[in-house]
Amino acid sequence: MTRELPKNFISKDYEGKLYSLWEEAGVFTPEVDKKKQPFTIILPLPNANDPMHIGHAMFVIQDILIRFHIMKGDPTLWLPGSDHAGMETQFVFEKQLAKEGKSRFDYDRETLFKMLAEFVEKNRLINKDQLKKLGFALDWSRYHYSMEPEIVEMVLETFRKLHADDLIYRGERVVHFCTKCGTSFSDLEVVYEDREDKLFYLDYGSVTIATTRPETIFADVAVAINPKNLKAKELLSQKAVVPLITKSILIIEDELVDPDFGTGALKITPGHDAVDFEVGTKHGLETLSVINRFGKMINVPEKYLGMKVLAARDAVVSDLKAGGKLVKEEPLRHSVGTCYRCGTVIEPMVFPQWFITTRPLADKAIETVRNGQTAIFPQKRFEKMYFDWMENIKDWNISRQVVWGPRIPAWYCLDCNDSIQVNFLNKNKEAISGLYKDLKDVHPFEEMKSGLQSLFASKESSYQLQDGACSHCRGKNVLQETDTFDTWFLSGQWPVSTLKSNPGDLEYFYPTSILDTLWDILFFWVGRMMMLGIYLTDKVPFKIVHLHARVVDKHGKKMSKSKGNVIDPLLMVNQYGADSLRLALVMGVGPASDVSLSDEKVRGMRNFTTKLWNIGRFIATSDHELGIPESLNDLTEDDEKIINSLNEQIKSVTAGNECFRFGQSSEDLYRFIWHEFADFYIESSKERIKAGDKVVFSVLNHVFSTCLKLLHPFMPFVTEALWQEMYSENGSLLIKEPWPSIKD
RNA sequence: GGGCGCUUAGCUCAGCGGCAGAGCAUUGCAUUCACAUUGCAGGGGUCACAGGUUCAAAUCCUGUAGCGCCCACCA
Repeated sequence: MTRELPKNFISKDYEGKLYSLWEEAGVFTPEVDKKKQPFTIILPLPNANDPMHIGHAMFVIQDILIRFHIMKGDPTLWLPGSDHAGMETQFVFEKQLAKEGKSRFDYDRETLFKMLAEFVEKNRLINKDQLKKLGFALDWSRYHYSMEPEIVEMVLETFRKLHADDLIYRGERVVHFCTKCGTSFSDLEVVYEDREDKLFYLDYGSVTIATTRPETIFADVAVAINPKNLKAKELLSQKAVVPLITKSILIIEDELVDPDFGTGALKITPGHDAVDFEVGTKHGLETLSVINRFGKMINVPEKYLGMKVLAARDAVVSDLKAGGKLVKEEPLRHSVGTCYRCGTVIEPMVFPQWFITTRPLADKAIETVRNGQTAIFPQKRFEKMYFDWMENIKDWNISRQVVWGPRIPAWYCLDCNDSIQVNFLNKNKEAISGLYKDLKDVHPFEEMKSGLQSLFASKESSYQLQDGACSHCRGKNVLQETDTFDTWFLSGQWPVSTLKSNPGDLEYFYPTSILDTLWDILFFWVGRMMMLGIYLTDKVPFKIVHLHARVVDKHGKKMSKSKGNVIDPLLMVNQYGADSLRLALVMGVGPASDVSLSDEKVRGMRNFTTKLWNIGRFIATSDHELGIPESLNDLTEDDEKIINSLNEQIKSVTAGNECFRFGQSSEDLYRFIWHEFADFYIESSKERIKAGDKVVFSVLNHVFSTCLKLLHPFMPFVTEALWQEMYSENGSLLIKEPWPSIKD
């Protein structure tokens, strides 16, 4: 059979069709064979509301591994999904609401939740098509969405299990709070930025203190000095006086105070600073709050009441100045915590949140990496990061004051806890806020429940883990916690919950083989999966963590919308084909170093695609009996040489794929195919073809068909297209061909 | 403050004990021939710097500088 191939490979004409061909043949859905060792990867689930960006294209590493293992004959599963991404999604949604002149406060939480669910539903499947465009061999029959009832139920079950094991508690601690987003965060979500601020020296009577936050002086409960500060020892018997309110406070000793900073005396404000809270707790001091969840002043002299923090700071400073209490001010460069999402300065505040006791979970997560049950790659660089984080981990605040996400399954009886603050929209859609005991005579319970926005329950509030009448007083006035789970609490269970939802999968495919992701979510996600995966199953969630490179622009700079240097993967796919983009992201890239991507680079890879196509075209048009030879005989020296070189490729590509050296193996293949096979062997074959040599065809077909197999994981479309044109028998697929081995 | 990484051709980067490499860019020539999305040939490098180990160092060790990243309770 001889075929006339078109001059170029028009990727758009083939990609969609080929993907359907694979899907219809079911090659992405593994056959469970208990005698074989499966190969499993869980896809890092993209956010459901996020269109694809270039980072997602790096999943190509996983696709290479997946296709390689499919061809090796392993039962191979790559499980896709999308994440509801609680905070992220709500942020995007609220921006949209703002455009319509609305805000989250205009709705009760149930309505808001429904709106969010609909919003996500519209976008959720977009990235499914996008992932297909890149050729990813995902098993769509096992696709999961993080807000599926079944998945959510497992997450709630985990919460109950942790609770039963005494690993969940409600703690009243300093939490990182964003007054704009209206929610607290875990330590990881705070982004520290260097800022230029002012350091104010204030006269506290017997002592002068230095602070950047004069507006919080109303919440001061002591002044602390370092015990080594001998000069200040005599102060201990005296009192300090908070200016403006002339409040007398204790002077105490604590080694957390840096004797060299400012005056060596630190004002202690447990309500609005984490260190101060620690000092306060140690010394049994009171915690006062002067800033509320909206970033406005409370519990302060009337003139400052209701002011925003920065306005209050200015007012307080000018009053201090007027009162002669401002000793001096100087500029200070220091780092300030900001909200990773909106950039607002994080307000440390004290109120109760749900925490996980992480120490026992982290200890196991450390142990399993130490004893090699999970290996981190590249080891040298990231294992240390992992251990450092796990060793210093603090309890994990898993509650978010965000609507979009699974609600924490705890219920409060309002009659048993009548000091709970209830925030709701009344019948007339007016916002009502107050303590239950003060409101219950005016507003019926049903009104509160149906218009509910949020609850603030004190640390002492009693709760139960199921809905229904109060187990204590049998009362029916029971409301569920309005906080939702940190998204990472849910995605931290993803390997377990997704596999568990298909009978038999957890037993067979877990622990998964490899988890591949960018290093930026090593702690957010990988660390949490390790802790929760081990907790739930007693087994590690994956045997290898592979951290891949970040995509940067052609000058090595991080891509960002504001810099205008982002590359849209789908545009690249349209213009040059998915294979070209894939190869550009992989070829010549060292392990976990940045990938510098540019239009030129993708175009270069497109040229290689064309080259490959034309090699096929040359062979197909020259050889009238196209086919893969069963054996190779009567070989010339050149034939032997190219076959030996091919065998080297088989060895090195196979080895390279096993140990994640894709940059090397793809580069070797590129060089071999273009500069050895095409430039040298094919050129010299032309004479032999003219002379009627048949042996040369057997070698051409042998080498080329083997190259297609070796190249398939990297460039699935063009290789499958060529296979279909040239070697497929009765529609057989390249991806179902066995991986090449060396025949002697 | 602690830790990590990087520095190799004009650009982006591989290589990580044994003659300094690739892609892009660049220079010259060729080409109705599978492919101009091509071929052949060429120019271009004290492998950041300073020491050390070694028969042999871009590669291993120590230090210095510049850049980048991560962690941390800099009020």
